[in-house]
Amino acid sequence: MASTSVCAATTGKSPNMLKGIRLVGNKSSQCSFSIESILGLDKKRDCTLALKPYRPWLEPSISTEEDASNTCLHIPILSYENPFFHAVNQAMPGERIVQNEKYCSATERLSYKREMSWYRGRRPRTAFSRSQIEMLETVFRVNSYPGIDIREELAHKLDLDEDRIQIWFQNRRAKLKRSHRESQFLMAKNTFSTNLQE
Amino acid sequence: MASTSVCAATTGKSPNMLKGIRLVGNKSSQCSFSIESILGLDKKRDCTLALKPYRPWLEPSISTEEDASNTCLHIPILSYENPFFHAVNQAMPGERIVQNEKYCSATERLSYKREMSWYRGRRPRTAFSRSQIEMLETVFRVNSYPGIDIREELAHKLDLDEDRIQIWFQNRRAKLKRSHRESQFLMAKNTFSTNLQE
DNA sequence: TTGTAATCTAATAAT
DNA sequence: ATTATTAGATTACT
Repeated sequence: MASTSVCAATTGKSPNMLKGIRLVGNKSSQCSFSIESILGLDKKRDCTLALKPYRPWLEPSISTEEDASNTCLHIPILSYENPFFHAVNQAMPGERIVQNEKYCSATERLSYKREMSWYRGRRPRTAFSRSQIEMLETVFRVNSYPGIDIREELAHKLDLDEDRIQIWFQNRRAKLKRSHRESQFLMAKNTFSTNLQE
Repeated sequence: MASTSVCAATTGKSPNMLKGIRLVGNKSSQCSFSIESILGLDKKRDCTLALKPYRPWLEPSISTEEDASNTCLHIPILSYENPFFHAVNQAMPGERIVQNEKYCSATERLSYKREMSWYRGRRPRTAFSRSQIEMLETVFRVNSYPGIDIREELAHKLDLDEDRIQIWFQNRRAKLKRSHRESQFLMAKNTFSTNLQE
């Protein structure tokens, strides 16, 4: 791979992304969004720099119609051939800032979301194996806050990235807390109905 | 490295950790906390399983004296030789749950914290180079929410882990928001004093 | 649909 | 200063 192109077609990370490309067209050879183009080293594309980066918190909290027409989500203004199609849209945190519900229906937005999700740039979901989960759970029972050394050890033993271990423990703690809250709630409800019967 | 020991002495990840070991004693050869011992495969240490895992949210919010004497932070009950010294204490999120302030002074706790930080298991702080920061900043200017592919690309180009990139962008966004809030505040203050002068 | 991996923010700890 | 971790909410994939 000589080029430093960053797009799905050349990195070929997940089948999802390839599917996405087929969906948009069969232009995988034209895909050319690269770090160089971000850095502006790719001089012939400088014109695209007019697009402003996605900074939700710099926007006014209640957007006017003019603002709405200016937001990144007001598509389709960017084509796939445009390198900034990837840069700007890639990691938009969903519809939280969608003020243009008046312009497109919920189903339209949903199908749009479906089509677009392939380039949103989320890491493909890791599917842990049975044995990996077992080991993680066993360690979790003893220590729900493994430090860097245990995380690295697990990562090595389970052939996973340390970051996946970290995230797994974060989600696992959240799950435990959730279930704890739920059981607390059930206990409270139980006590309540028992008190009523007396 | 034949053993799967997880402690700083054998993994030798950072000079900090080695310092910590020297601080506690010169027992680096005895260090033997391993995934096996967590999993209970190390039968001869099973007795240590009496120690309960650290689950702050399962504890009552206001602890009694009995509870306090039972918490992990009520040291020194664990010696370095005890494998669970590492497991249980490793990633305690600091003093947030310290209810035993009545038992040890602030300075005592501080020096304790100093001594103990080496095994808390935090990843050693990454020192980004000038050029790495430059590239990250340049990309950030265009896209503050890089997706997985750009993050991987950057990781490869800058010889960093992808999750360091992720964390860097999270912290960078927080910084931008902070500075934005500050400038908003200054502007408001300015407007206020100008209005007073009129 | 559900469960859970991945992402984000905000606050905070630690260096 | 700024990197690393956490909780908690949310998104989105299998």
